[in-house]
Amino acid sequence: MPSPTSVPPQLTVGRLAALADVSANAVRFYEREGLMHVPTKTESGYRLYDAEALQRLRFIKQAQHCGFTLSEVQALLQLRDETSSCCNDVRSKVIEKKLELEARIKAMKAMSAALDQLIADCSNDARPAGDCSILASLSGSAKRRAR
Amino acid sequence: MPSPTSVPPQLTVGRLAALADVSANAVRFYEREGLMHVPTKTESGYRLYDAEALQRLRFIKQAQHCGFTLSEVQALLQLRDETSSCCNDVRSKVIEKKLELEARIKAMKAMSAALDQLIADCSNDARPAGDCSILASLSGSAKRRAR
DNA sequence: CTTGACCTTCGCCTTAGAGCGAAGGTTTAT
DNA sequence: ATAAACCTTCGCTCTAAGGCGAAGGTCAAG
Repeated sequence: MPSPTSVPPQLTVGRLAALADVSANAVRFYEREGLMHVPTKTESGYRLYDAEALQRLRFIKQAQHCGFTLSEVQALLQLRDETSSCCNDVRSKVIEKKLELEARIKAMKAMSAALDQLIADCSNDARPAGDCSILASLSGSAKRRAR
Repeated sequence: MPSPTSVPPQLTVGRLAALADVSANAVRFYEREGLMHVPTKTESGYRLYDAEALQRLRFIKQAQHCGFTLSEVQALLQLRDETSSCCNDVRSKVIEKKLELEARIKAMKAMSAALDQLIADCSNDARPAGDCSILASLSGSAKRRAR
């Protein structure tokens, strides 16, 4: 057996997790959910990971940050694992997710605009809340005061 | 007792709900959660609502559409109920919510931009997924190809 | 007077998303 | 030798906003 001076790239779950800044629990969870492969294990059952696994784990985190849910990430990983899939498959998933994000942004902008309207309607004063135009506007058949 | 020709503004929960386009279940739920007042009831226990309640119910819906959660709506309603609160109290809650929305929009835009980058990096081709630059970029230490 | 539409309360289920924590038992490291 | 890290499984949590269904009472119309 060769014994290189560099540490063997054999990571236990805790170390792996630390390197990717997630919890060991999370790693096991990803395994249960089919996102991480079942790693080789020692005789005593300890998980042993290699650099590939670290890459994969980082992939998961990055994709999450891009707005993918875990099950979507799983789909992406599957594409990566299957030799039958091509870059276009990935690309279309990314585009789809982007469209989804855009839609949500749009909806939130609409809300934001509605709030703007409320704020604008309401002079910054100390009227009792019972006479607040914001509350009035929110009460359905908006008797829109001022314009 | 006066008996006007117009129907009494006494609504059962189902009717009230229908007028605001929510379910009767939801109305009872709002009551449990303290958003709707406990209404007067008939001897047999039926809830009876007046026009005020309808306003309140519509208020809840509107506020939800503006991005307020039910517990935030509750806070708004409390302001409305308390004589001690003034329009400014309401205004600041609305502004706070708007800031929160803005922050979320910003975060989502960042995600969206990240996705744009991925899409741009990936030429629309049929390379095997194993060689996809999107997947590569997502794998942490992004070896960014092309630029 | 019966039938069907409503109403009551109670309490568990759902959907989605992401893990966390505890119990009870090894292994490895110091 | 002892503590830290690890293993397993199982179930629990949390948010949000109700939905659903059971078991039973009530009301209005034909």
